[in-house]
Amino acid sequence: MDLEGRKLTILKAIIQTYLQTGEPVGSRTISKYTDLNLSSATIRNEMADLEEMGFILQPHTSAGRIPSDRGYRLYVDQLVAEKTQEVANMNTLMIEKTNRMEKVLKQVVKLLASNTNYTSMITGPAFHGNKIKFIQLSRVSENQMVAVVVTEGNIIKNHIIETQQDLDEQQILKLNLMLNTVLNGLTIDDINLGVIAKLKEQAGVHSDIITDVLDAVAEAIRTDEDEMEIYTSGATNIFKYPELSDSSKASELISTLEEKDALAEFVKSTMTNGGENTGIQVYIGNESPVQTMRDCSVVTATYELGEGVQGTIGIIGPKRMDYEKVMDNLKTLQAQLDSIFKKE
Amino acid sequence: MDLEGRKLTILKAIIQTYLQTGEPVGSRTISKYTDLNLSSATIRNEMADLEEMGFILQPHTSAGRIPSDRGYRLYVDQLVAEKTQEVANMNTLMIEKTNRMEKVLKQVVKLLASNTNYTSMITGPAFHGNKIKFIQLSRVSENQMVAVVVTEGNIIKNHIIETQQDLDEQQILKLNLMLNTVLNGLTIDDINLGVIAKLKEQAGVHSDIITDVLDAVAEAIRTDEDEMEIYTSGATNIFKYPELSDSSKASELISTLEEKDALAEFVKSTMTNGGENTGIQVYIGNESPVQTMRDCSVVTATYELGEGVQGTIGIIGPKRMDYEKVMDNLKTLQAQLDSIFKKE
DNA sequence: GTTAGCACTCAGTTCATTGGAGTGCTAACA
DNA sequence: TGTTAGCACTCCAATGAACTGAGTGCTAAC
Repeated sequence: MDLEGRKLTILKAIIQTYLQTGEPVGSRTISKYTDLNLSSATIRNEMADLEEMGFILQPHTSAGRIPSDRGYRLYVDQLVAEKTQEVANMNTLMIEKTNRMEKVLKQVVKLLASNTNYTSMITGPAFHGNKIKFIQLSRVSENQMVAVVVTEGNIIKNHIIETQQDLDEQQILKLNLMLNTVLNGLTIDDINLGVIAKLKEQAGVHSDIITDVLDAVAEAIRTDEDEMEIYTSGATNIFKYPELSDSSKASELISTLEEKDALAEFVKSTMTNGGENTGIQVYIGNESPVQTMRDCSVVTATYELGEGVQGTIGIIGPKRMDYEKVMDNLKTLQAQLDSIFKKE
Repeated sequence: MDLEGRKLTILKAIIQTYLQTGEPVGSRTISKYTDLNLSSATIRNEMADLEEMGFILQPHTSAGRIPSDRGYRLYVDQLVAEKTQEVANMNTLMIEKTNRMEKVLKQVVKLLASNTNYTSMITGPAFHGNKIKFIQLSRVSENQMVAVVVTEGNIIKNHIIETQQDLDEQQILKLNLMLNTVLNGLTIDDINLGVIAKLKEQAGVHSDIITDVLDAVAEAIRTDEDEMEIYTSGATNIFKYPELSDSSKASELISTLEEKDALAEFVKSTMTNGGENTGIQVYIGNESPVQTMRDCSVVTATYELGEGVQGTIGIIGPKRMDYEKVMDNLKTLQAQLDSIFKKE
């Protein structure tokens, strides 16, 4: 479904104008705006065609045209095609370095929101088949131990275990040694019944504690939607766009952002959607898997932190968002995050 | 500034009616609603008095009266006085037990929001002069160590330390032993220069690592507003109250909830405000330390987790919130949280 | 194929009108 | 002296008519 040159130019002009104003675009505007030197009447004819083809639509008779989801889609695809692999040459964003991952994420998401004037979100890196690098049990008090699990990418999780039996230092040391030898380098998927049996056998008298420990490990390592850390920022930016800010829509959207499980679902589905070439994905209106976002567009990018460890950054805005700017922003950020995390 | 009986009755009637309707209350309504058997004219006279005293006000001439901040304050104080220490006999809320503190908090805050139809918030327990119970350094990779700090109340924090020197297992063991002996039972305030000097002396060759470790400990233990975990829920409930839901106010409020630092400030100030008898505090309109909440009321309660370890639960709603219900809710929850956490 | 012209449509704004809720004040009443 | 009825007045909110202006579709001419 390709368009001949002139129609495409007009469609682009309509979309670009609409992106800026948010108001339906009339034929006269286009007639003046483009350098096609066509009268408004001609434009009207073309517009009628474009409407028939489903790229634009009229909110009501005697109003201008606005892009349809399909129109946006064409526009975005065109955009991507044009700027193939162009190096994002934006001024680099100032990200203060800190060793707390959480802080970096919060900072980034805030920055992105204020930079784009849209709502932004970011997920912490998920342990997509991440390997255990270090594991340690320590006795904290009489019947409590803490299990610390460090995985590739230096993600630390800990978990308290209530113990029935009292272990002495010597036994704990032995247990630790064993756990590390057996579990080191394994992913959660690698821990199967065989491994468990082996561990229990080696643990001997303390085999019941192994169950607890493995539970803790699983708990710590699990990639679960409700476990996924998601930060959002600039939720209130949606009030800047009238088409989203009437109170029922705004309320719905903000709930979605606050609850986070819908976002988690979204992120999960983008992951499985496969990362194409650049890893930047655009969901326009109904293309989004989350119903409450049907009036929005969502642009996501994936950043990497190591093999298989990746997180998602996303922008949520009105369908008439400045896709070009947003994609550039994400590309830059993607690069920066990659470098920041990989350096550490 | 006490009120004679009849004026008080009328004021209460005005407030109660306004709490329900949100509309200015007229004299006729009161005349019918109360069992005082007074005509609307009489009520009008009394209302004029009440207005002069500053308990109620008129949005404009020829409108009914609405309570002023001062009116609410009187009402709330009265409420508190009446129900002295009445055992909250609400049906206990269903809190599913889980060993993850974070999950409990999220669940509680969600529950509270849906139960009250207001916005709710909760902070994780803060380490108010909390004692170190256990500390451990472990080598994770060649030049990285992880410091795990457990404090009273079983709050675990960890921190990665980049090391220059490479320590062997033996040295780490020694270091750990020393750290635990010296630091165990101390609060962050107790760690003064003397303690530090002592540690460094004992550490000998590895004295430079002590600085890093202490930084990590400080980082881990610090009670800091931007470090404070705050969960909110039901932000969109504000759309249920017209007086808060016009888009500029709503936007401001939601930003405040999203950013969380203002909330943190709030919580901090409630902490210092002293915990009175029940630990429940009410901030009406301008009484709130946070400017963006001047159109709201905030009710907070403190729950305890151990000596000095406490968190805050709060409800944010319109000034005409159902104070009685909210306070009851908080009281119940407070009791439940106390028992849940103390049992574990 | 392009353009000028014209009749038509429709959302949004302005403006005056109206209704109703509520007040303040005064005069009468117990 | 406190209470009440009555009345004139005020002001908001809703209603609806009239108007404006942007934009269209269609037709006929270029």
